[in-house]
Amino acid sequence: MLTQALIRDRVSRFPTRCKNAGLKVTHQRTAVYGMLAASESHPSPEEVYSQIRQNLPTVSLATVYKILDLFHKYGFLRKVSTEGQVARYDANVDPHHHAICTQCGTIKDIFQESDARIALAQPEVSDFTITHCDVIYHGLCKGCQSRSRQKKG
Amino acid sequence: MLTQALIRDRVSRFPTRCKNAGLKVTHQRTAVYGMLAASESHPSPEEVYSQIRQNLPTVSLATVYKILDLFHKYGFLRKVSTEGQVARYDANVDPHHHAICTQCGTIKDIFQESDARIALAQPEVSDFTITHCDVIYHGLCKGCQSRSRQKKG
DNA sequence: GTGGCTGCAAAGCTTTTGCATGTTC
DNA sequence: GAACATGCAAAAGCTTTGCAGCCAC
Repeated sequence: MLTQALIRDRVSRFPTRCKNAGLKVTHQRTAVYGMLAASESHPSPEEVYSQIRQNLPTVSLATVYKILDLFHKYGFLRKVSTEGQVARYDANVDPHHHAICTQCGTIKDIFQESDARIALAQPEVSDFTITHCDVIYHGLCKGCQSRSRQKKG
Repeated sequence: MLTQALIRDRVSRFPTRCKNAGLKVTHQRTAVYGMLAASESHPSPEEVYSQIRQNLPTVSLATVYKILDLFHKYGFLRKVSTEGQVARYDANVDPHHHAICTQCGTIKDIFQESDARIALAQPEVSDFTITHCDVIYHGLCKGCQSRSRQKKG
């Protein structure tokens, strides 16, 4: 669960992490990271952009793209694997899985110890050196379930 | 492993599957399915297009997109979840996982019984009705490993 | 002060759409 | 022959790029 304390913790570490990586701490970067650190909805670049624009009206979408890409490269963010939808980012880089709604695209974090242990173990894959693993469950979220029930009934 | 017998089997079932689904059996559809059924490389739409164009020079890329989307909807094909690269398709819809090379994008099928059993089981996810699950391993393929070793050494 | 970062505008790719024409059943 | 599929061209995303000016350090 995402608590206020956890958000504060992530955000407070951000400047140091940037410095350690040799990255400058700009308003735009702080805003992007802060927005994602406080979010559980796995926002798209467009969503990050329109959110941070409220406090930083001159920011550009291209910059948001550049920042997201950079943070992903440096491991500050995780990119959720989807079947071809727009990019979605997650500031929670601790091992966990995702459930994606086939209908509305909602992404929910899944923390399941039994699954995690196996899926995050590095399997014996011939000819491949595994660095990390994504587990993505596809299905219908509660909202879309009740919506489709209404249509039928 | 993809044997000639398995390819023949898939291709021979194709017309019946179309009819059962109420889909017309056209040259374009047969070519797209045949190409994917005989492939282990998880081709992109563009790759399917340029391949089948050799025997069907008038086919259009838009048609390939429409066919791939249709086949995916009807469950003839699986779409591989990627972190935002181009779409990749797989005619093997039996349960299995994928390993994707971070550097060159090569996708390899993974058949691991212990993993499969767990990842394909439907977990207890509150507020979600799970229909299927993707497990994607990320890492370096053999080729890219030796290439990066050469650079260093 | 300098190197790195941002904003802008433009381009690049992938994918989708609308419609007239052609094909399957 | 009717319904459905295709091909074309155009548009619609999403994402990247190049470069002049700006800002963090």
